[in-house]
Amino acid sequence: MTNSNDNFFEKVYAVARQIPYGKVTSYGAIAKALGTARSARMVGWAMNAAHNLEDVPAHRVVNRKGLLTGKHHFEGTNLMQQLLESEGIIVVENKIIDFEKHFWQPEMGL
DNA sequence: AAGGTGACCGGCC
DNA sequence: TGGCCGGCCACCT
Repeated sequence: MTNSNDNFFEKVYAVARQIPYGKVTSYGAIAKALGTARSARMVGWAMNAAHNLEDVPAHRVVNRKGLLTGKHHFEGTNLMQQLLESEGIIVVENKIIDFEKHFWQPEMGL
């Protein structure tokens, strides 16, 4: 982590912080909002460092299938799921129920 | 400088 | 939805 002021990471953090309570989004959606839809993987990488920041609700970010792929990187094994369920999001088998219903499209101009 | 890696995505079956 | 394959892009060693 040489510098946490990397533009790319900053942008990812900025968007992640915009995620409203009880809402979730996908890495690709964030990547697209940044203009780098192909760098969806990078978004996940950024989240890896972002999950250390309390300002970045990484638990609200899942893959396009609504699977809690990143829960493995959290402290416990069900912490991410716990947080999501606490926000009214139903999670079964590491998968978000009605993912599309809770889906939130990030916007840089917001 | 080059190569390896990854919390992905989209297409196809 | 799930599994498999290929591509893309920035980060790390």
